[in-house]
Amino acid sequence: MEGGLTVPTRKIRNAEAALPAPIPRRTLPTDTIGLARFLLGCLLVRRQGRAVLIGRIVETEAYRPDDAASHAFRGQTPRNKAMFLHRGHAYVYFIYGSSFMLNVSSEAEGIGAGVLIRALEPLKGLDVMARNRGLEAPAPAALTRGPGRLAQALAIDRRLDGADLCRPGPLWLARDDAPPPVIALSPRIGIKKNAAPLWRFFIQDSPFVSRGRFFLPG
DNA sequence: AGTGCGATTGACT
DNA sequence: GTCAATCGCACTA
Repeated sequence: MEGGLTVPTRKIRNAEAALPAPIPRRTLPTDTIGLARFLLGCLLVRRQGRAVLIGRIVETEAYRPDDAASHAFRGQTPRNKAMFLHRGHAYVYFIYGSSFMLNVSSEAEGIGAGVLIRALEPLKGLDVMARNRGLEAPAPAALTRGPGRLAQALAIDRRLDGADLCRPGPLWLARDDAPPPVIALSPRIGIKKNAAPLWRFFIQDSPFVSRGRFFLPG
């Protein structure tokens, strides 16, 4: 890994060294709303075999403790147990008989809460993403717009449920060196219980968000 | 053991 | 804009 300069005859061709570093867990906000906002603009790095797929998070939703819309609302079950892990772990579930959803667990160990990743700006490995989605020559936004689509593009399924997103592995979070995004708010999408709070967060001007850019700055 | 229902998507009017 | 597909899971009994 280090010391490459002391071996001038060997080129650094280890792709691993060029990958964005995981975000240390201690630097993640400890509250769910804070994490949902913090994750906007961060990178999601997926290793699929030899391929590396990277997307920039442009849309999130917060599912707080004691939130009637949260899967954790009625306590821990086999399905939602990853929501109760320490912040920065993957909670992946299957819904509507067709789609996987990726969440980042939030809060302290034993507290059930998480942040749903709803859309990415695809940055790297778009060809593999297209293949994963079964599309020929898609517009980039078609790859990762919507929680089910982005999970399919990144080949995310229940095998990644519980994965630590703060360590190198099949999937992790990284920071992006870009100016802080302008964040907008709206109600969360597709829920009936506790639908009023503005707990969906998205990058104001991103064309990669899953739904219209209505609603308040914040 | 049976039932109801989704943190969606893709097809269609 | 509307709507059906589809199935794992939580809940009731």
